[in-house]
Amino acid sequence: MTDAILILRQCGIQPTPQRIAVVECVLNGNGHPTADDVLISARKTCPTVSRATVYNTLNLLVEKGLIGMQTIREGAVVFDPNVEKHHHFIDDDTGDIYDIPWDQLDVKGKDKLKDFEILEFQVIMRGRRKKR
Amino acid sequence: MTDAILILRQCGIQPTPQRIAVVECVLNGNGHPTADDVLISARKTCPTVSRATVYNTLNLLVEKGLIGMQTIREGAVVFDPNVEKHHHFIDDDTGDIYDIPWDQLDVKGKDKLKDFEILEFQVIMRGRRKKR
DNA sequence: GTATCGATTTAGACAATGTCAAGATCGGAG
DNA sequence: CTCCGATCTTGACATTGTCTAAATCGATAC
Repeated sequence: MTDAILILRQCGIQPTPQRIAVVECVLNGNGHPTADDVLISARKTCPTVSRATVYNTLNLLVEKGLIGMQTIREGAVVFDPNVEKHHHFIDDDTGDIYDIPWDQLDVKGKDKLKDFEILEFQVIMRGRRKKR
Repeated sequence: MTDAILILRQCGIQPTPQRIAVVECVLNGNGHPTADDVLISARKTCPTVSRATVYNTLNLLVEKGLIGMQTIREGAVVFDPNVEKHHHFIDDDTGDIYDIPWDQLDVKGKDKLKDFEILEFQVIMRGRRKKR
């Protein structure tokens, strides 16, 4: 269980019940929720929270570097509690998104791209998760 | 100038003025248009074309493998006349999307991902295009 | 206790993206 | 010409995301 209040304070954000609910949903939830996923699950602990507050809070958290934001799914941005560099695998059947540790893959040849200043990059893979 | 009629026939799609306009906009246009970009530019040659037809046609073309579809920009899917495997670079300042040839980059380590069956992958880079 | 002030939240309006259904339209076969 | 199937258009609808005005909350001052 993460201490949402502490985390918010460390980022210079006033903790409120609504913001605490949002932080807990993203950080303790599993996976890569959309804003709407967060809204629904935040309402379980804070039933009156509004859509605008969820969006505002998520954007605030992204701005402060507390969570990531990925545009890898059709229709809606997803938020990512993992702020370390990592790659992504998307299961085409289920839509589930999995993190792939950064050091599992090595991308060679970026230095050949003379015309581009690469500030960040990631590998995005699609396919099926094997059932073990 | 691509022969849109021929291309459509080869895919088993009835050529119509609307579909021809859509195909020409995507294939002859530069870059990675959104559906709305295509709608606007298709209306220059076929002023009555409707939004639904543009969406239907684009989805049809994707289904037939004539164009690609990428979810790399926030807010809207982009379509891609380049159906060869390739990577993408996104200019954070302008939002422009550039194709990076497949053989410029080499991704090592995919075979280590035992739990995933990778059907396709690409490297997505963000940053700034250098002015020469 | 109460008034006040700033920050936060809410509700609803709004724009954009994308899908869908119903009716209109088009083109070819008989 | 008529009919029929395919295609197109229009408008409704759901969803995502942003914005604004009004309500609410909390802390401080009196």
